[in-house]
Amino acid sequence: MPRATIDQVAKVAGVGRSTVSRVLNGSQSVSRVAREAVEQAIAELDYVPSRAARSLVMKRANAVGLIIPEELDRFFGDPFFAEVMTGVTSRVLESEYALNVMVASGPSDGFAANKVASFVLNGGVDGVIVVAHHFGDTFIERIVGSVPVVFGGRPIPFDKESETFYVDGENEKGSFAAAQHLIGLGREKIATITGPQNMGAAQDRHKGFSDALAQAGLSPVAVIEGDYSAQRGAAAARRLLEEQVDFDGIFVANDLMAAAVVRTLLEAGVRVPEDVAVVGFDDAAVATEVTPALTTVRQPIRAQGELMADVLLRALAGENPPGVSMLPTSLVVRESA
Amino acid sequence: MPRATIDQVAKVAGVGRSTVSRVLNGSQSVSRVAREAVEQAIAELDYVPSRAARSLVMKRANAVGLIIPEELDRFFGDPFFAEVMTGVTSRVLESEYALNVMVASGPSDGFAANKVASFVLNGGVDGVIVVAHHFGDTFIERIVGSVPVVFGGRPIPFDKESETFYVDGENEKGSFAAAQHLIGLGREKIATITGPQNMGAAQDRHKGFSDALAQAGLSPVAVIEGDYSAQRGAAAARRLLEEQVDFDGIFVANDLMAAAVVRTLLEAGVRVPEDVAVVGFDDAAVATEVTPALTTVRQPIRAQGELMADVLLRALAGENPPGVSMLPTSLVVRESA
DNA sequence: TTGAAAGCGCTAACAT
DNA sequence: ATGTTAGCGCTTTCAA
Repeated sequence: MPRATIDQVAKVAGVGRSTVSRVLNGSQSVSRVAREAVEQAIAELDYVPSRAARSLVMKRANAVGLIIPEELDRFFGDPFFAEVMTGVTSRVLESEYALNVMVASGPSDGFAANKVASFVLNGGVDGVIVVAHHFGDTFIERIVGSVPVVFGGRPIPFDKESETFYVDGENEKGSFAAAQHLIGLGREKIATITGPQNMGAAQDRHKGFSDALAQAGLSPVAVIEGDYSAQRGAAAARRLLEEQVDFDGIFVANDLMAAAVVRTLLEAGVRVPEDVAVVGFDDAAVATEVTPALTTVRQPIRAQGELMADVLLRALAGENPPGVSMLPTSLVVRESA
Repeated sequence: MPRATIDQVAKVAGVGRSTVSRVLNGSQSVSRVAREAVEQAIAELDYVPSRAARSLVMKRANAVGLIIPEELDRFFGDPFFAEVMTGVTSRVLESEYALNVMVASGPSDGFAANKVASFVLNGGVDGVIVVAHHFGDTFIERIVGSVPVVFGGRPIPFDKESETFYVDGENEKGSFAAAQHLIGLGREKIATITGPQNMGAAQDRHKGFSDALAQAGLSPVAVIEGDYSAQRGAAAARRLLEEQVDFDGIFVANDLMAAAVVRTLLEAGVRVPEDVAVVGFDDAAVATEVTPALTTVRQPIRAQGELMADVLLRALAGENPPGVSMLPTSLVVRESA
């Protein structure tokens, strides 16, 4: 806690309170002597201006929020989010803003969600980044309009006019390419494990996949909805096996699940890629850690995090960043397909 | 941003300003009628009290900080930290406090470190958790004494009397047991890859290992300092191989490195555990993902994060939590040793 | 260039 | 039980 106040500094420096304030804020209208006296007094007193007081009068918090509308395990257990956080953090770190992490697990009208919403509404942050938006996360609507919001991945559309942005990978293109690759391999009995269909990006990935199949006159032999977790990935693969679905190719909406699918398949004696070709999405670290290494759709995840932060920071600076930013994806062919 | 002020609420409710404040703060000394009038007015005006104003007068931020004195990649790339964050976040989430994540990468007098220090000093947070403290992180000293500080892992000792705490796993005991296991297996040519020796916990792990060997009349055939990253783990293993060190057992200070060691060994045609028995530390997810599965020292990492948060929250509540909390470790025997 | 004065929106005595 | 008053530490007109 700051001991000294601005008035004490003023007294020690032998100047008025506003002169100290001017020095603090780098005003040009301060004489050299005054400035130096103030700087000396500041050093002498170990003075640090009060954040709260400044926020009160400036009407800004100098902080941005990172909203995580997800269960904790899911979030921190997923390398995708780790990458996003790395990107976001690295950018915010360099800025003058502080970063508030706000977890909104549980129901949209639950304790956590309410805490997040009122934190934003009470001026705790000047803008927010939402990293995983599910349709039905209605608490988000309460904050949209009060501060700029940047989404990671396509969000639900909002009624109220508001400063919202989103940055996303080219999910549709990427999964289209993934499916085409499978088809190009001669696979015709293709299954898929999707991401949570209450998320925009997951829908897009599924659409790209479906379109590619349709274009080839194919339709999926099985569609199972996953939740991006390894656990559900393995479960889905087991189900396919148990139900004796006849498939020779599978597109899995993220690598975490895809790796789990590969392991499950191998354990069941199914050869990858000979019997079943597997394509993932993300090009996460796990893609090369699993054997056979995953063929997958690469996405610049960390860059996506950086871009989200950039967009928000620019919006806060009064610039007009693009409402939508798309980052390219590319197919990486390895061993699994 | 809050539109309405407390005075407007007071006017609409037909009461004085302090009555509104009382309702806000749950005072008992408010009549039913007054309370209801105020609540109605609040709802009507969508009133949310200003965080900044409250902080200013209360002299507290209602926020705690999570300080990460580490490079970003290292931090978010390490599942250990992901677990710690999960634990910390889950507890803070349930509290009335907000969570500020503060990354202090780079030099101790660099931009990031200074930003963190002044954020704490200017009243941005009421207390902090430091998740990876290296000797030489001098910026920490600037904040110790101004707010309660909880360290994850044994910190450097501080001169100034201050409210500092730490919670740690029983590193020494754990690695002692690990080494004993290797010895019990009949291995006598034992090497080790340590953690960064500028961190207390890493020192402790090394000490436990050394003590066990000494007690058995053994001394390590090689000691290589690592940094807990998979990359350095693999590099260390390669070095052992290149230098043709003759070893039949190795204790690696964390699982991320241990898994990399196993992979490197296998690639070089060294059988695990037949030729070399490998023991790791942490019991991270990777311990069971690698083949052969790692024998390792289990540590309740997430619980450690929760405990750190609990200690800080209790300190902030004016309770007197223990200065040192140790969490138990246990040896988990799997396939690698 | 500089200081004096007026708040920012809230809590906390102090009165009543 | 409730209103009045005085600040919390700062930025910002406004004069000088």
